[in-house]
Amino acid sequence: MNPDQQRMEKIVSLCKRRGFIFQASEIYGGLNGCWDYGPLGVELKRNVKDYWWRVMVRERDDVVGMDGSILTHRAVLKASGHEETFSDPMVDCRTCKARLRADQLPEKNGVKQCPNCGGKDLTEARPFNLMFSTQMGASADENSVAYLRPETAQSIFVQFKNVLDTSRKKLPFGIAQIGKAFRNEINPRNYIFRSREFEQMELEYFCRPEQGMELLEYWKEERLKFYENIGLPREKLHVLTVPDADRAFYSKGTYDIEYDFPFGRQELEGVAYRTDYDLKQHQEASGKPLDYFDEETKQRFIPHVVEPSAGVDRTVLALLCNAYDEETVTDEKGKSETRIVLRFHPLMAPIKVGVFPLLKNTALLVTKAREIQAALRPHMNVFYDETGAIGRRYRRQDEAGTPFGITVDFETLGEKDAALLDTVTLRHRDSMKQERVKIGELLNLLLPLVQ
RNA sequence: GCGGGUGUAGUUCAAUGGUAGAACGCCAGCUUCCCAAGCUGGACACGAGGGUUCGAUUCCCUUCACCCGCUCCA
Repeated sequence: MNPDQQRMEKIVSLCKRRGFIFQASEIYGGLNGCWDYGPLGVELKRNVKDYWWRVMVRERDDVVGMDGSILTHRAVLKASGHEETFSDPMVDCRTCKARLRADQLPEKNGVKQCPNCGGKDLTEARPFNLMFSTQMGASADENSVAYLRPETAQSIFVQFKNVLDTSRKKLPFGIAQIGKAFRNEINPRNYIFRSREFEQMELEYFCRPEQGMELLEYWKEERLKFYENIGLPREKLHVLTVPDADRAFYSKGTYDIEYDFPFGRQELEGVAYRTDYDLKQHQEASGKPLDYFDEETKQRFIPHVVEPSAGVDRTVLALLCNAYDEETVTDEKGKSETRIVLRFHPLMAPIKVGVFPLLKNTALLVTKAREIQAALRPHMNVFYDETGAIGRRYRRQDEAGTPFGITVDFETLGEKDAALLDTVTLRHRDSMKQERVKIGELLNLLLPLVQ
């Protein structure tokens, strides 16, 4: 096993042990390509989404949000082209029942055969759709088919007119959405990197046709800044200019933002200039006008769109991979051991601060610690822990990635030195350094660091 | 989907065709306890189903999941 694989296994193991990520339906043997987020994982994931929403929607005048239905009208995905193209032609081998990709069958003497059993009795090629379909209502017929959306983008295009009319926005402006999407991947891989149910953060930024290429560059840069701001180092981020041949036919330009995962350089986000393809398709299919009237130029046209489309789970995984660190620490007695620490950016850390009474059997220490917990709690995620030795509690928080620890000790009570009354130890995760801080200053000190 | 590999406690490992062990972690208690200290006590595991067998965690089959390579990734 190579070091990167080992590292990945350690991360997976830590995520289970500390409650970041579990296998879905685990007690029934697991469900292929599906994962559940535990108590720490959901906080981490929420921090990613909250920060995205903050910088992409709330701190901008030109973007509004929406939250679309996951169940999607079949006509939407017909018009978008997904029903036709989001599928691979498959054949079944009648001999061994294997399902095979029609375009990858080995041929012998010009006759296609099953790579599994060598059989030549194959079914006709038919599309095997990568979209999850379901039946709406009681009758299960052709007309009751609905899909779980394979991307969040389409509900934005479908609601473009409603949002435009109600938000009073003028071009250029964007509609943002965070939500689940589903793809029946033939081959889920790499932990939560490629799963069948996943979450996307997508912005559809509408503009005049002549602004498209410029905005593509703009959003690529904005999105790079986002990843740097949440703690991913620039040198591990890469921009891939997707070559013409690999680009969707309607796209005039696509950048992939990639991260160096232990299992290789992989896409976090695609920033694509989708032209007016989507709105045009939906206008034609629905018969409803989805164009825009520019008051100034008196022009009517279908807006073009630039789409930064990010994977939430992939970003969470990148944060975990980037944060994971092992270091050797040696105590005064010369005893060495490995400290495992998740070095999350404080903004992303699931728990911002741990609060500990030095001893739990001393009521004054406990009371004081509880007071500090209560004071900080409205402003940040605080974790109170009183069990075990103090060093043990610090190490637990190291594995959770908690950037700060506050310890209430006997100095806090003013027993040894009156000057230290109502001061606490503030312990820093990365350096393990400690400083003495007044309780009354904690909030002002910590809050700017964690938000 | 194909090929290969792996499934034993929360984690990392061990052993065994006949009562499944350990370490760390976890829980409770004691200890003026600042970097997983110590002592005492405690809970928790053979992925699932079937077969062979007097008896299966162990052997066989099926299945599920995960890992690696290939493939795929609108």
